[in-house]
Amino acid sequence: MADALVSGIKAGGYDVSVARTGEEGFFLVHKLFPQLLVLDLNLPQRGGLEILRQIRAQSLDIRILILTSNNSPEDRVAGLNAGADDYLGKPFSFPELLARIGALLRRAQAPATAALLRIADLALDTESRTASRSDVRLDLTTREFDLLLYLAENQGRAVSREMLAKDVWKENSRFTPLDNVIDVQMTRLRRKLDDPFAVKLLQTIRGVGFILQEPKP
Amino acid sequence: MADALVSGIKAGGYDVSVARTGEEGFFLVHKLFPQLLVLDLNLPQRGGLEILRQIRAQSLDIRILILTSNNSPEDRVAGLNAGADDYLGKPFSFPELLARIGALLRRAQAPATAALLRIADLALDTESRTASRSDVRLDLTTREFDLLLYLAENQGRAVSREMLAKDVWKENSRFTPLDNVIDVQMTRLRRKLDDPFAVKLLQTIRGVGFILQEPKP
DNA sequence: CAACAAATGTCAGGGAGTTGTAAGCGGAGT
DNA sequence: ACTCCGCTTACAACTCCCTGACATTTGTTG
Repeated sequence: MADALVSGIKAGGYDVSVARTGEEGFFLVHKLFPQLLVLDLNLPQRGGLEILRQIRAQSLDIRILILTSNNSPEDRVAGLNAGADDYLGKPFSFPELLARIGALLRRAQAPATAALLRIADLALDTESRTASRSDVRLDLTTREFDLLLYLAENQGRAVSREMLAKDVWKENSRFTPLDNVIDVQMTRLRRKLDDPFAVKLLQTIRGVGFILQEPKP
Repeated sequence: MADALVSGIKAGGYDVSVARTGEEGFFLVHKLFPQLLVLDLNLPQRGGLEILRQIRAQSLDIRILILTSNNSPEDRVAGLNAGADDYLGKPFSFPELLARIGALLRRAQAPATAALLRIADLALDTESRTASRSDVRLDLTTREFDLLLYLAENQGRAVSREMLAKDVWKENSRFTPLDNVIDVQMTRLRRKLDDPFAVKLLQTIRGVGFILQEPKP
């Protein structure tokens, strides 16, 4: 039974270790700090529920899915209330097990609340200062990111060179005018932002400035 | 049916709002930002699965529990893979629904004092002040651990040198600037944290600072 | 208390990547 | 057709970051 489980879960693309007794499981948990634990309640030596409670008492950040033949509604409620994240009774379908494992792990690495700006398939994360289009990461420099961020904050509105000079470059007086610098940076930004993609988000408004928006035909 | 659900969940000590169509539900979600959404798939106007996908596409941090009469294993897998956190088929027992809701919400609010922080294969134990990657223990000095801990607490966020100076070094005025000290410590930390491993967790953001995160392709 | 080891801080050089400058080109509008 | 305005490329200067070596501090042991 355990072997079938292991090979099945491995086939799902995960790293798996097995413990055949409660004692061993408890030891392994502390050694490996797994992200998720699939727990059978009928374990020798130490009851599954006891293991569950101990892990929770130590406030270890481990997802726990109970997979067992104790499948009465009362058992389920007891398991979940003891701290399990999910409860699946035997007999079960393997795809469902994998889907539930996936759902639990999906949550595991959601870094709090990311501050996201979106325009069409463009996503800007101001926390990690990363930008991506269609889940393809754009490798932007500091200036390019600041520039894009400013345009995104003003999406749908035309942005003049004066605004950019003041709010992005933050220099109010210079020997040489900033206009060319801005143009050059726009070119560089376009090369990374729009050139590799079909829909162009960054448009020029002649005599006025630039605008970032989803083009509407 | 909906009324029975609402009063039952309210009895569990939660605040509840109902939407009777997909359209209305979508509107309410954006207005109220609930912690959890109990979703029926057979909704008029807009399919439940479509709502689910849209919420996920916007990466809103909302737990979703599907509660429906479409209860074949295939339906379950489809729902979970579309982004649901749990799936409960009708008929169901009310205590189980409450237990599952409880399990989902339990996770929502407990990031504060986690004794264990994890990023990819990196594990930080704040109790014993030990760090390990892939089960290999890292031998860190006090400052290196404090530094790594701070970065881990801010994982996915860019951390500036000013923040580090204030929160890790805790010196607000010095004869020499801390920047170089920080750089040197970063080098030393990298040597132990990233150099021996293939995936690099600690990245520099030029002109901004540093960030600890699992690298995305 | 001296001697040592480990950890942390200081300094300076080098290199990669980013940004600013200038000049030529091309296309839109008049 | 002429004139601007914006786009592009190439180059130069600079900023920022990394790193090795040395100095200082801290803590440990005989």
